[in-house]
Amino acid sequence: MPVTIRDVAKASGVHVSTVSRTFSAPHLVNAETRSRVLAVAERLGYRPNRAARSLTTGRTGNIGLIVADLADPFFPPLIKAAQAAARRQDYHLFVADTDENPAEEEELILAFSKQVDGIVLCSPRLPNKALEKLAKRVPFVLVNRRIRGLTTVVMDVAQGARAAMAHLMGLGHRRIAVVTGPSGSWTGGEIRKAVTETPDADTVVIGPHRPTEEGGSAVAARVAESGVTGVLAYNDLVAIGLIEGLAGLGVSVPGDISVIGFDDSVTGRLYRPRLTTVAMPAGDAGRMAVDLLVQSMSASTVLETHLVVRESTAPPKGSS
Amino acid sequence: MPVTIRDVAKASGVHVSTVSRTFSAPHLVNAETRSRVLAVAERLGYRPNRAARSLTTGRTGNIGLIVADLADPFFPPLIKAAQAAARRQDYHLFVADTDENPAEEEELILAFSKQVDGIVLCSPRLPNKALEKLAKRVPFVLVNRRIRGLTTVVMDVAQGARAAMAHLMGLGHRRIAVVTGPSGSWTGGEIRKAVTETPDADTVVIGPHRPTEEGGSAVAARVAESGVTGVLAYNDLVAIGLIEGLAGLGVSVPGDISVIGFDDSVTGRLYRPRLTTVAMPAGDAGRMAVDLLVQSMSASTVLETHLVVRESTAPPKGSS
DNA sequence: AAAGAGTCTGCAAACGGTTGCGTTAGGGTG
DNA sequence: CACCCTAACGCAACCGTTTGCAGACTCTTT
Repeated sequence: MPVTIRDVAKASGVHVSTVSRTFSAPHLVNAETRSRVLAVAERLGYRPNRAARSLTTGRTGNIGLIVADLADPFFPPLIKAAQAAARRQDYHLFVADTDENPAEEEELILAFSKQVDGIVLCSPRLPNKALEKLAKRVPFVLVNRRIRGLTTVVMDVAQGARAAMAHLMGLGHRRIAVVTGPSGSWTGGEIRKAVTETPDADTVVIGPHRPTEEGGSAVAARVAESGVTGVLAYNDLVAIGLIEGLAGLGVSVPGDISVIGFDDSVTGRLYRPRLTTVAMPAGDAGRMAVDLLVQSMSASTVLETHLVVRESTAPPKGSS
Repeated sequence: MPVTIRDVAKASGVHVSTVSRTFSAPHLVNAETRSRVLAVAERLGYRPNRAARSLTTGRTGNIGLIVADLADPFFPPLIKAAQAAARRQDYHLFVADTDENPAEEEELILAFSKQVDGIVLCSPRLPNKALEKLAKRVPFVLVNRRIRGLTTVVMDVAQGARAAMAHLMGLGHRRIAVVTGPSGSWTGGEIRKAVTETPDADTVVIGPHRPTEEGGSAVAARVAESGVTGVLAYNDLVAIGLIEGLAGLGVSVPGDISVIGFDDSVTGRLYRPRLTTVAMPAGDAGRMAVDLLVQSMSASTVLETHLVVRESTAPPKGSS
């Protein structure tokens, strides 16, 4: 019932190979024949069967995109930009969600490996070793993870974290906590390192936890007890959860404790108090990742981040 | 280089058809042979090539999911549930985003039609006619759109809207605006109808607009001038944008105007004032849609909605 | 002991394209 | 006019898997 290349060939009086070529190598077929074939194809509603095509070419025309959590507002802008970039080059984008689960992540990569030409792996949770092994089965580019020899695009969160620390220190804060996210996260490590290595700061590390609102509110008590006056949270969601949790304990932000998030996500942008946060170029990263993938360039690019000062930070209480 | 069914066959001393059967029809092959083949396949790292399989079977093992806007927080829970349901039945889910653009929607459906076994079409913007025609090329199930003869799963937004109206009327409001979303939206129509048909209410319709925060703030002035004391907004994002816009005009919510959203999205849940909103069973819808699709049952199911009263609604000013 | 039934496996033809190679026709060159 | 070259197209093998058919074998049954 579906119309194949053979139907088009018959209807336009040429061989199937000619029809094939009018689509995949137009310059090899006479202009007149080509337009005739195209007209017939159009009339019959012919669409090339990508499965069949990929069988011979080995290419699928698909790109996989794997994220840790679709519901994390950090990802949608990245996904949308990636999809736009993919479609611009006649690729389709398949999105999957690992639910922050490394095992699921590996399973998805394996499952994708035969149906995509490459994978954009965002914020992976698998260890480097595992990723290096998987990279042999299917080309991929990593977002926010740096591994020697693999194509990566990372955001300079360390610089963002340092800017955030400078902001807090500038306001007079000295005792500062960093609330980290999931244990496999590269960005989490970068942030933690940048914080704990800040000179003249008295820092404490809290975590790891799920990088969600619940994760943030779950550590509110520990943050309150730790005696810190400033906090860097793994992302906006954690920051918001933390602020909510602190509010429940009668601790106000930024009155008693200043809180800084990461991502500058829409959820954070609309929250009250307006979140001071480190903006991440998620859309750029998504676009660049698929561009790198289709050019199968091996490169390593790092994108700038910047601090957005809003209302969740203030000088510590009692400072003049 | 990639290991095929033939490699497995050779290495385990059986014919390719036997290998094929151990995967696609295990009961047809001797238990002993089967385990031997499986062991070899495991050792060689064999993974069936889905493209080749789909060429003969006609099935791809993929399901497409098309949404209007991935960045709308209404969708991620739906997508995640759909993906979980798909994987549970060994399907893969391909997500795409139309950017609220009907032409793009049609293009995506066509592009998907050969690489998926069916499509879950969420909140379509295309007119019924177009959808009926497209439904002949590829099976799909509609979410939040009702068309005779097509499989649909809709949320009872009309009932939710009536509950919201009852809530406002109960608080004493009589002049009430409905801020609608995009013109092709079925839910928008349902809400509008439910509002304008409420007895004893003096209603005004404002819209259509893009269903985003910007869309909501853009109509703030018109809402303020309209003299209403209560508003039903197309979704939480629009409600929030509206509240922000009103605040910019010195109009407070719920002090001066009560606002109700739809979706009960995470963004709305974290916003201040806590949004009174109509909760939508998005996850249930996603799960049911793919279940209906794989069973290719033709059915029409409607899911309940319910009103969540929080802080964005109050009695009108001056009422006792 | 022969026939029938049932299991398991091999054989080979598809599925819908792509592509290297061969053929044909026409044009340019000496 | 013989030669080579090129453009356009046909031919057929191949990509990796499924599946209807048939053969081989074992086990019952009569």
